[in-house]
Amino acid sequence: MTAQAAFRALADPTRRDILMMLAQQDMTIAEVAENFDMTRAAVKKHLSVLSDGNLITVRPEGRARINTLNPQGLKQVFDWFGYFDAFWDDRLSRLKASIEKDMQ
Amino acid sequence: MTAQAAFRALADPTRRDILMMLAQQDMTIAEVAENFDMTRAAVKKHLSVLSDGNLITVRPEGRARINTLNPQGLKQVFDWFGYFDAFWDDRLSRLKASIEKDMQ
DNA sequence: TTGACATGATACCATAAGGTTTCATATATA
DNA sequence: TATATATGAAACCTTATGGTATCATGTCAA
Repeated sequence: MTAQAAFRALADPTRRDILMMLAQQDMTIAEVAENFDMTRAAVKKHLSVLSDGNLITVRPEGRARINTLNPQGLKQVFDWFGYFDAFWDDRLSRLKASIEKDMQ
Repeated sequence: MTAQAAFRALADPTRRDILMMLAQQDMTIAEVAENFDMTRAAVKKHLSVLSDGNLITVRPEGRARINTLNPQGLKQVFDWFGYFDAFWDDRLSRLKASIEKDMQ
């Protein structure tokens, strides 16, 4: 899997806000939508994009859908930064490598 | 400064490829363009978006423009991940915090 | 069963984004 | 100076994107 879908999902400020909300607690689509000045359908689209990027997971619960933050998607993006280790010093690179390893 | 312009710039795969090239060596616009199957004008647009996101800097050298990777822009994105520290364990969070501090 | 509730999905619209072509400008260099 | 080189920029085209409105589907509750 490429990280393209994740990068694409992160490009929109509304979607980044949604991720921060989900970092606090899981939410249904309606609950997420309450926090924005746009229709539930629009929010649902954003959630689909986030799901495509593996940034959230969705589990059905009755007639509702519970959206949960998925760190794996964030890790894809975090990993990408490894290409730029040369721009940080060796010690930081080692620390970063250690984080990436443990995050798996 | 918001990180929006940086996130937006990273959303395109061509621009991420450009960043990886610039991580190896500085390049003029023409040199970057040689690596892609698109016009120099299109590449120039991408470089402008990267510059808007503080991901690269440009310095004139005669009639050429030398494009250089700018770690500061990457740091903006890296910093954003701090919001999700709770999803990693405490030790990793501390390591990550130390990286962010030293990268400034 | 019936109605309300939560979401899925499609059609549609306006604007943003990625690309090309074309021409202008600035700088080396013969 | 004349010409080639390197880039800047504007006009234009096509598709992607973010949003709305509308209707269909599935589920809870009386």
